[in-house]
Amino acid sequence: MSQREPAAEQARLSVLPQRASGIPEACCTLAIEGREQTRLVQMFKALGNPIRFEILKFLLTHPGCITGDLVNHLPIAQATVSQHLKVLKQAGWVAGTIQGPAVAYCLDDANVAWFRSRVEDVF
Amino acid sequence: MSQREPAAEQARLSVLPQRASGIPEACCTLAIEGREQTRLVQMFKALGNPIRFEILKFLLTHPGCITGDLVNHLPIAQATVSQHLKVLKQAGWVAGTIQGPAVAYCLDDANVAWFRSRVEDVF
DNA sequence: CCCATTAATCGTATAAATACGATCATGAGT
DNA sequence: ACTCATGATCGTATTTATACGATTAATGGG
Repeated sequence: MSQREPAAEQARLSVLPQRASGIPEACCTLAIEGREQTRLVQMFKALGNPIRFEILKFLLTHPGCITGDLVNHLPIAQATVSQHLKVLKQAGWVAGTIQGPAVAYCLDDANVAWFRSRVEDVF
Repeated sequence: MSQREPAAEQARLSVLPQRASGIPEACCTLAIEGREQTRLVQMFKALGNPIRFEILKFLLTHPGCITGDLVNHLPIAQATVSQHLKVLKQAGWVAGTIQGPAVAYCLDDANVAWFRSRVEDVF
């Protein structure tokens, strides 16, 4: 074992007496699996991008803003913003509301609450 | 607006009277920005992968298990598991402890708690 | 009925993530 | 010292994500 930790990460490792062989027993069960787990992972993935996190932040402080407001606020093209909004919608973070020729976006409160409760349960 | 919503997502949209022009006022401030935000996004991204989520789940129920236990539990090669563990370590989700020639992994409780509190603050 | 505004989608280029086999370094036991 | 067990890293192939310009479609106003 040598390339195991390249200096920067070495700090996180400490040496302990060797444990007995065998996988440690399961100490608990987890309240998530299957489709719920897939959905949770999808929500994590959607927010695991700086632009999309910024979109969510903006929607949090400016609920009901339209796509164009986000395009003005962000350093990327309209097509890309639209694509990110699609990812956030599919993950359940946001919902759009047609307002004339525009679309106003808000957080999807029910799903946000679900995410929070899952995080509290699991971790 | 027409390709805007391809049938499956149409359900999430409802029609409301058009709002007054202008960006909605900021309704609140957010308790995250800069490096903290980057770190939070990194944690989201790390868990936004089904294999890594499964690793975290396994560590939650089998704290102190070694890499080989995870390799046995997962349907992917050892090199790939090692790579995923590196991502989880860099994001702060897990920490490794050298035990002889092996490395025992556990959740990084402090960072997990930080993540929880950030989720509670922000959303 | 045209025209401007708005935003979703298409096609495509580039970057990043994911996976694997092979190799290498370390620790432990012989 | 030699060998085995362990797991991190390397090189690389493939897939997926990200970004953009261009196009398309729909609404609302003149």
